[in-house]
Amino acid sequence: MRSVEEPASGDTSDLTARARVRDAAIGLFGRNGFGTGVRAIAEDAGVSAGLILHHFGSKEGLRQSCDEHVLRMIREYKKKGVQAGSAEQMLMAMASVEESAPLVGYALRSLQSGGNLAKSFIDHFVADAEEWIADGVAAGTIRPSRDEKARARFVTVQGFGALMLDLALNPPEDPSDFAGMLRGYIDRMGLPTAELYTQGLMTDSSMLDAYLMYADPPGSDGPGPPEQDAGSTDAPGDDKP
Amino acid sequence: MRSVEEPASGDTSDLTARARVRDAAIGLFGRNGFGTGVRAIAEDAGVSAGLILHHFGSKEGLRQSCDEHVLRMIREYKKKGVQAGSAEQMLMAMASVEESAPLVGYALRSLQSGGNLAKSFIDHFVADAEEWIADGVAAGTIRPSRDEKARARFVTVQGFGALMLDLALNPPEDPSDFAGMLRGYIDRMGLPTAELYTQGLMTDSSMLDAYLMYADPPGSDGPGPPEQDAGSTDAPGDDKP
DNA sequence: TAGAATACTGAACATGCGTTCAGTCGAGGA
DNA sequence: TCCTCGACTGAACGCATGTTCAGTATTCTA
Repeated sequence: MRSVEEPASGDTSDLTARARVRDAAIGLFGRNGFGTGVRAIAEDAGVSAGLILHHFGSKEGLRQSCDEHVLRMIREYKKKGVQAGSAEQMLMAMASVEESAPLVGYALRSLQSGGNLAKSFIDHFVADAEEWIADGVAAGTIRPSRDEKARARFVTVQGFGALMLDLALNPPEDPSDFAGMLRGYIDRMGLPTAELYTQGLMTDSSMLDAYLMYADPPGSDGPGPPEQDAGSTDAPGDDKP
Repeated sequence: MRSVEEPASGDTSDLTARARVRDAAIGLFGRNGFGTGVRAIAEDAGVSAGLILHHFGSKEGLRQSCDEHVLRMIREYKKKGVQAGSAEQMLMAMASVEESAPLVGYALRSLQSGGNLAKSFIDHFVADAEEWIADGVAAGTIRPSRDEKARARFVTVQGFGALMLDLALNPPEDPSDFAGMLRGYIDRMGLPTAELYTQGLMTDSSMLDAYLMYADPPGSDGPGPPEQDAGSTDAPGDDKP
């Protein structure tokens, strides 16, 4: 139960104070982190601090509204057509538009903190990855995997994780230039990514063989269907003999 | 300046209140994040809050001392022999020893926040990666790259970034069981990692070709030495000669 | 043994936080 | 016209934080 009405579909009628607060919060959270105080957000939105609590109940409620809004906008953005190849490229496209750039910043911060949005965000891109990987496998451009779901999650987490860490290690001078930092990241990592994805790293399969030998009992053999997933179930139980 | 004496080499004589405070801080920072208050640290160390400020000047000073200590211990740990293959495996080894486990937790938190330790930490492992990659290339087990330095940084950032993000997405029930979470991560990601590193993702080199065509002027050809970085110039020049 | 320096405490201070609340303003309905 | 209700403000509350400080205990030095 929030407090009062909910816009429910962020289409029109969005210059209300409530929406201004939400947008200001997304911008400031993205630029300065979630430690940003409600007073700073209120000032940025041109309202009083009390109004924020009046509308959103608490700072946590505001955070939740921001999460929902960002996720909804990103979904809409993707539905609108652009399937710009990799996830980074899609973020890059969003970050290049002044209007949607703050959403990217907020999403990245959210990934770093690992809230609910982070989970949904990643799940969303994992689903995308499963799709384009399956397409690629069907078309013969991507090699099949022993566990497609795990691989889709892996490349997604790997990609966004590298982006996050690179960001944390090389904080940009201008914390609002998300397009610039994405561009810098792609410049730094583009070549190794392309190399690794096309050639791999090793020259023979001894590493993979060793892993398969170690993970599976030596009775069951090679590349079968993806049996179970190794991904979503957090499974603290180890599976060694 | 700090305040008084500095142990300077954490060998012996390390049960002083100062060391107790430092160890308590490392443990609590690692388990609960850097937002942990000085009073909680003081209580955990069995001293008063004032003493922390007396010894370390400020909370930031304490943080810095922790950074230095953790980095020193990790260096010592690695110097002591074990080159346990991948960085994750080495962390896993450290996290399995009760004594050094808190250091791993602190280091991971530090990576997430991106302080000075994070930079040194990554640089350290990047240097390692350059070494074992060069060895592998020389031995013929690893394919050469067009930019070995970039690749070494890439695989390091990619690996730790994925670990961090996976951690943020699947926070463990017991926030002090770093060995358990590392094991969970390896279980989830081991197979896709092995697959990607041995086979790559794509079946042909069109992706890499496209990247090379895009990044380089069409005059210069093929695999040469790691010339310059590709593309932009904003690059807050960090590690180029 | 006398004195000085240091380790250490406990209370207080200043600040910023999220949140509460009494109350004002303005629009809409009876 | 009155009345109600939601938007909205500004001051205050309670709390936790990092930090300061006067004072006490302890240890070292001469």
